[in-house]
Amino acid sequence: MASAKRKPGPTELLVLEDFLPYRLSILSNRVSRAIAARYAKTFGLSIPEWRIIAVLGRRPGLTAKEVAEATEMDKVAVSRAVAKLVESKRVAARADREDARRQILSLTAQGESVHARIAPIALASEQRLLAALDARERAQLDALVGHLLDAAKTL
Amino acid sequence: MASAKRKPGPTELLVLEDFLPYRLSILSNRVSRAIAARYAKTFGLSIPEWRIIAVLGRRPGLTAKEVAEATEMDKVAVSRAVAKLVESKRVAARADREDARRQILSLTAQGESVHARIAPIALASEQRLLAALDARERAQLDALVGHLLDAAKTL
DNA sequence: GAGATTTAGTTTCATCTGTAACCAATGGCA
DNA sequence: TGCCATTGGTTACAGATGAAACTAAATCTC
Repeated sequence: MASAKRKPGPTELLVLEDFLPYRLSILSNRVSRAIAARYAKTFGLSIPEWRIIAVLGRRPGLTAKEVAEATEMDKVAVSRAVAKLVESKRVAARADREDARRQILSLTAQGESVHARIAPIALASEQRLLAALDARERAQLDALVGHLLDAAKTL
Repeated sequence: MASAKRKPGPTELLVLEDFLPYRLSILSNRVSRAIAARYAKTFGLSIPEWRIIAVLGRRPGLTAKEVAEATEMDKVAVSRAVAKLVESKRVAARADREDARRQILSLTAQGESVHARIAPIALASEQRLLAALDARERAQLDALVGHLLDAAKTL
């Protein structure tokens, strides 16, 4: 459907539905919203909180700053989300011995439990989306998104 | 870099950096922010306003509701952005004769001018991003994103 | 080792966004 | 025709988000 009415020349006309940044935005929104809806209701987690749980689940002991880097969120967002997660007893923050400014973050038992239950849900959603593609297309997608992520870094 | 340490099995481990919804979100954000920065400074436009200008530039005479559909924004967002655009004299809204609830929207001369200057900028940004891909990859990307957009519709 | 600089994280404030309630006009339909 | 349901659009309120200012700890420099 998107193929028949593609752009005429290389850079001529701006057609919103064909404009890659727009399409990526719509795609990302649809996907994020669908997944977020599932764990928001079940666990009361926001996307930032979810990301932090995902990252700490695999890499406990990160500082807030490292979490910010790993999740590509800014430190304000991390600070707020961590505050909520500590509040809800899903993340434990203990001061770093060597640098009192730093917080060493890790999941509590409750946090681990959430992580253990949420990861399969997330992966299943991803699989549902990827079900639209065959193995070769998935590999292509992976590579293309990787390239674009690199390229977009220095836009 | 993303290829060497890919997922081990089909659905085993949740690794944020490899998780498609996450990657799409980061990609979309990087791209949108880069482009938005350019026209936000030059024209003082938000993303919703920009989208509306893009759509009305090609298809004048749409109603607010049709604009909402065309841009995939909700009607509240459209209402607000249109209000600003009317305020800044870039969009003209006249009541529909046949249905007094409807607004017929179109660009003013000023709006046209903004559109004419912004479209090339947007397309150039898109091209800069796509410069990372060759022709075959672009075609693949186009098709893949199309598939995913469809699939994501019913997530 | 005192003062300037940088760094980790928080708070503040202003703006944006999303949901729900709302208002007014239209379209049944009895 | 008069009432109800629907539709186009706006308003109101609450929560999310981002930039910049701020605090406190560490580091650097002389």
